[in-house]
Amino acid sequence: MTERRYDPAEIEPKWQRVWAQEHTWEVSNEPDERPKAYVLEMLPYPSGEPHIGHLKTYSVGDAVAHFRRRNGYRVLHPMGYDAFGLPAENNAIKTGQPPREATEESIRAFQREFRAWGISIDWSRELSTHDPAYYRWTQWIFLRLYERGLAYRKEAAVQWCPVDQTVLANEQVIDGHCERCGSPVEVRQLEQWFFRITDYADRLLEDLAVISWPEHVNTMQRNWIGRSEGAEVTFRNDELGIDYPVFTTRPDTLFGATFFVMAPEHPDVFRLAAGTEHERAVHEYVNRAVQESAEERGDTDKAKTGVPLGRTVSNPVNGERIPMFVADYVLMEYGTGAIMAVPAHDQRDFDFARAFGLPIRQVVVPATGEAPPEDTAFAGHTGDESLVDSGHFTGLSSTEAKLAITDWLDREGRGHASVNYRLRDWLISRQRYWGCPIPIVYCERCGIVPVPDSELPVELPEVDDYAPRGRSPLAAAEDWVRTRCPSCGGEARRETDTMDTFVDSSWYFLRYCDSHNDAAAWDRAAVREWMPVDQYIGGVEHAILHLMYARFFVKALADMDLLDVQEPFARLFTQGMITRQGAKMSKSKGNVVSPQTIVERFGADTARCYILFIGPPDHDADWSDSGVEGVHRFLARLWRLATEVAAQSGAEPVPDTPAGADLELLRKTHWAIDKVTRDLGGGRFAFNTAIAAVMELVNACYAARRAGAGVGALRFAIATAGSLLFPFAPHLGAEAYELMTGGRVWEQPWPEVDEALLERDTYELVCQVNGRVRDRVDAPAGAAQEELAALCRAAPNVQAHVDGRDVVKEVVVPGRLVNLVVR
RNA sequence: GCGGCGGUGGUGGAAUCGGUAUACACGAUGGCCUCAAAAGCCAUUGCCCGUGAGGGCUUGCGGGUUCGAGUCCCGCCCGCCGCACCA
Repeated sequence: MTERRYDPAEIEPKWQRVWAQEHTWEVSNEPDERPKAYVLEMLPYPSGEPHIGHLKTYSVGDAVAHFRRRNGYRVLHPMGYDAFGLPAENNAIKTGQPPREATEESIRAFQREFRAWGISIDWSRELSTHDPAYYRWTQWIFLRLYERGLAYRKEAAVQWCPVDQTVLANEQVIDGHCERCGSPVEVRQLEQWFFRITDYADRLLEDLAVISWPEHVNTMQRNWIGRSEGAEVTFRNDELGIDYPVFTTRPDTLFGATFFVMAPEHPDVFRLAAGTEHERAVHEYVNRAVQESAEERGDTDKAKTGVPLGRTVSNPVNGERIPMFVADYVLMEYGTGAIMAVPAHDQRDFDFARAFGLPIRQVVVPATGEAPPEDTAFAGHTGDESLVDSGHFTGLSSTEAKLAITDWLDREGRGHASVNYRLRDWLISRQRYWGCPIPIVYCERCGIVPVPDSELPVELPEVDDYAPRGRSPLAAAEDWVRTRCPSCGGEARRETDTMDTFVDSSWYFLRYCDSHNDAAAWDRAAVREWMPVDQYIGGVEHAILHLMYARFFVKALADMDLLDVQEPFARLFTQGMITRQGAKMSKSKGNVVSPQTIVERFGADTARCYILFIGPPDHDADWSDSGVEGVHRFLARLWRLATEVAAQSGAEPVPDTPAGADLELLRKTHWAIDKVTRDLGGGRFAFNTAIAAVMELVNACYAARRAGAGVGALRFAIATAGSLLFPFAPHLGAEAYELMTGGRVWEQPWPEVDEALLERDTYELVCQVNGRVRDRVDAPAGAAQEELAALCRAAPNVQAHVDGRDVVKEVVVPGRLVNLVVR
């Protein structure tokens, strides 16, 4: 007799065929009595084959989706591809393979793998962002934003890679260098398209309170928005009669301003210096500063540099004339591009004042009245300090003075309360081929003209040459570029830049609700039915950009009365990275584990379970080959148990009044139901402990069998193990359940706990003396406190430790312990 | 510098409400099965003392609250992540 072995290559395709043939995971938009649940993992970027991170994301999401379904929810769990983007284009430049071809090849690999992994996807809603049927609506949304003034074109300083001949997104610039080729980036002035996300800064900040996201992601979003409250204060240059507003968060230190600094890019710098003795020096300084790389410029350790402008401005609170400088530590992009410098209360101003021998005047002192040492005066601002040498504001607390001085400025017309943000408008233009074309034409007569909705999509033309030449490769497709003006019918030229791929992924979750609609981006009722996403799952690397942009889109679309939600993702889960030998997996390090190899060798169930068992899914975890084998052994143990018990005589029922090994096993089974249910319920992601509980149950089955448990109890325990394991190992879960019951586990409701079986007649009472465990005794379940205390006092080792001393206190925690306090 | 998260056996980790610290797994050691190997099964496994019963110690460090602290409070140390010349 040849013994059969656990063979996932046989079991897994069998169940995958059933699910595919029966379209098991498809869900209709028609509401029924069940509540809805929209479970979504971030869509993959199809480049090459799926990697281990994908396996983790979709294993987590699938567990959530399955658990929800079996708890009575109607679950939307779709899939798509974020298909446009730079890697496919780079590959095209290198190999000549058109981006569409490479991308679609990769999409096929993802489709194949998702099926091989057994992920429960509603394939009927599949989409890809490079499909004209999809990006037609990306363009449509662009036009809606344009109509509302939320998409606009302006000249701006952008990051330019001189080697790759293209503009780079901020996120592609690492420490002032091009992420791709490593060369230092330059700043160029170019006309670009922007989305006015800054209009939404406050709402994006405030609404973080209404969504349930991990605190660190909220923090990152808050930092990124960077809201600062303060005041705008106007300083006047009397010689030229020009007012210069500055932003400050410390209006209370206004009397301490001893000089004034402008950014090198400030448009008035040359005009101010003109005709002064410093004119030449200013030109030299500004030219040098603007050529500096972002890296050099941004170095906080760098000594402060700058030159005088030879002019002064007067301080609105006291009329004092203070000298003006130009210095590169002031940034044009933030505030007004000019600052009042208060060296006593700002580290940077302090450093500059020291370097240039400028006066340092302390105007705020700690409430104790004692002045701290000069070089720490600016540290530790709490609002409790009080003002000195500040005219009639002297004596006010710092917090009071902020308000009082701002009020005074307002009344005098010299300033007002103001808020500044770090957040910048979203630059969406890319001088690249493989992206969504911007639906705009330029007409000499009419200027910027939007392509009418009826002419969408503006399809991406085929080109031969994808190499960047300092302009979008699309510019070479002359036939495509030349068009007629939709407004006057005259000659016009198309916009040749494409959109940032983050635009594509900022609304895909809406399209899933109604992905084949060719009359509209979505049907409002369908979106109302499913949105918001109840559980969103993905990597932390998208904590800022993608998640901020998607929130912005939803808010903007809601403002246009196209949506009924304010936030796209009600709950967010960010999974940790899988590393190997402590390092991020990468081809160059040669430490890559391919999910394909693991699935081939051990099966998808092992791969998925291992990834969920390795540790809390939000933490990084290091891959271990022996850990995988351990999980595989566990699954094989369950399979072997199920087949062996299935071979035993037929329909023995679960005993009505179980005893002995049967009772022990049923108790363990209900303990496992309870444990797994609590580990997955209430939005918990404790897959590792849930799987551990099923392991304990399987171990208990083996022990019960040795102890003579009956087939009825064993069948129930094994079927339950399969049922509880199903969200993590769907194939084996279904197989074990079918072997035991003949039924389909996914059609069964989630198992229910029999509370009566969680309770025991007796339990182990812990006996402590002075808080230390000295003995354990059996105690009856319902015993009164007095009885428990007596049991504890009677325990032999307790008596040894009490040793005739006085028991001054007895702490009784029924169901757990008794603690005797002796002296 | 600002903000966030974390530190538990040889390893990954567990402890959900202040109540038996180290579940589950990996690794290791011993044994069974076998001609042998693989696979499987059984047992032991935080550290120290002890033949044993048992005792002592242990959740980064130092204090505190409590009958009782991995968990709460105060002060440190270390690590990771985000932001950062943002006025």
